[in-house]
Amino acid sequence: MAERKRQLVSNELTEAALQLLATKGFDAVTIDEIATAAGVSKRTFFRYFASKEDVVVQFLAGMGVDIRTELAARPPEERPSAALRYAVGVPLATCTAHSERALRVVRLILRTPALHARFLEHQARWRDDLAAELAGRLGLDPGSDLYPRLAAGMALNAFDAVLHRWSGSDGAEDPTGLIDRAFTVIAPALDAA
Amino acid sequence: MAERKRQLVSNELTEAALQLLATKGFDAVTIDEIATAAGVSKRTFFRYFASKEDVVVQFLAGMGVDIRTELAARPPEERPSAALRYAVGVPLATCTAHSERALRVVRLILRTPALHARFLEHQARWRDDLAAELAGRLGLDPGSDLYPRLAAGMALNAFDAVLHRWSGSDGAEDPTGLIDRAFTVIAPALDAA
DNA sequence: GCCGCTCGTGTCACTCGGTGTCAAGACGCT
DNA sequence: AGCGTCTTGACACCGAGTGACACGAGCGGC
Repeated sequence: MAERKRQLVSNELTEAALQLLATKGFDAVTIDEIATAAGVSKRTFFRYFASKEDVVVQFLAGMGVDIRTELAARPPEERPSAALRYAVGVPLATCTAHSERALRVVRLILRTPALHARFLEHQARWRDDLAAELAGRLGLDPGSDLYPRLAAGMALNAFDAVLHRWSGSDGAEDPTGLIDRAFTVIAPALDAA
Repeated sequence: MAERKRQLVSNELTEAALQLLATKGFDAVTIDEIATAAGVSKRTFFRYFASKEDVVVQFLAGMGVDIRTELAARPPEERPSAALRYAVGVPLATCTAHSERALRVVRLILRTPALHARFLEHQARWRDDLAAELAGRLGLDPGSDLYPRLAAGMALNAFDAVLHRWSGSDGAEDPTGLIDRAFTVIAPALDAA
C-alpha cells in the first residue's frame, strides 16, 4: 500500500510537470510550481526525481532496456540489420501507441537544450548496452572490434532521425515506414562481411 | 590591444579550469575557485563562458566548423565515405597534434556526465550542419531524404567511437588507423547507390 | 489501551550556478 | 583636463539541489 501511494505521488508529479513544462517552457517553470501543483513540497519532488530534467527524461528511461531485451530475443541467425531494426522498432511502436503524450514529450525534449543533452546521455548508455549485446550475439570482442559500437550507434542514429522527423511532422509521418527507410540506408554497413 | 587582453584572460581562465577540474573532479571545483585561481571575479568568469561546462567544451567548439569546412573543400566527385573520412580526420589530427592536452580534456569529458551531455549536444549540432552540407553536395532534399542525416550521424558516430578508444587506451592507439578501420565498416552504407 | 518504532513528508538553512544592476576604474579621444 | 566607452568587481538576487531535523501516520509488542 505504501508502494501504491509512492506510485500515485510519482504519477501526480510527472503529470503536473509535463503539463506545466509543455505549456510554459522548461526554464519558465520552477520546481516549486510543479511540486505545489502536485500537492507536495519541493523537497519531496527531489525524493522522487533526481533533477528537473529527470521528470521528463525518466518518462523514456525504459526504452533502453526495451531495445536491448528485444535484441536479445531476436533469433541468432537473423541478420544484424533485421534484428536491430526490430529492436529499435519497440520503443517506436510505444511512441505511436501513445502518440498524443509521446509527441508532446519528444517535442519538449528536442526543443529544450538541457533536456536534449540528458536524452543524448541516455542514448549513449543505450548504445553501450546495445553494443555489448551485439558483441555477445556475434561472438566479437568489443575491446578490439569496432563493429559492435558502430552498429549500435547506427541503429540509434536511425532511431533518432526517425524521432526527429516524426515530431517535426507533428506525428503525420509513420515511424514504421521511416525506420524501414532508414534501415535500408544503413543495412549495407550492418550486414557487410 | 583590448582584444589581446581578452584573449589573455580567457586563456588564463581555461588554463586554471582545466588544471583544477582534471585533478579535483568536475563537481568538487566551484567557479569561485577557478576565477580566483585565474585572478578574476566569478562575475567575470561568466562574461567569458556561459557555464561551467563551457570552459571545457568550448575547447573543442571549433571542431564542428572544421569538419564542415573540410567537407565543403573536398572535391565534389569524391565518394561520400572518403570525403567524410577526411572531414572527420581534421579534428582527430588536431587531437593527436596536442595529445597531452587533448587527452586530458577528452578523458574529463567522457568521465563527467554533465560534460558528456554538453559534448553530445555540440555533436548533434555538428551533425545537422554536416547533414546540410552533405545534402547540398549531393543535391538531395534533406526534408525528404534520410540519407544526409544518417550519413552525417554515421561519420560522427565513428568519430565518437575513435575518441573513446583513443582516450581509453591513454593515447596508445593511433586515431588515424582507428578512423580508417571505422570507415571501412560504415563505407558500404555511405557509398551505396 | 499505550509505548516505541519506522518511514514519508514538510520546514528550514545552506551551497552553488547563473544573472541583473550599478558604481568604480582603465583607456582612448579632443 | 574633461569626456565617452568598455571592462571589471561588488552586491543582491533567483532557482536548483542537499543536509538536518522535527512532526505525524502507521504499526507491532507489552
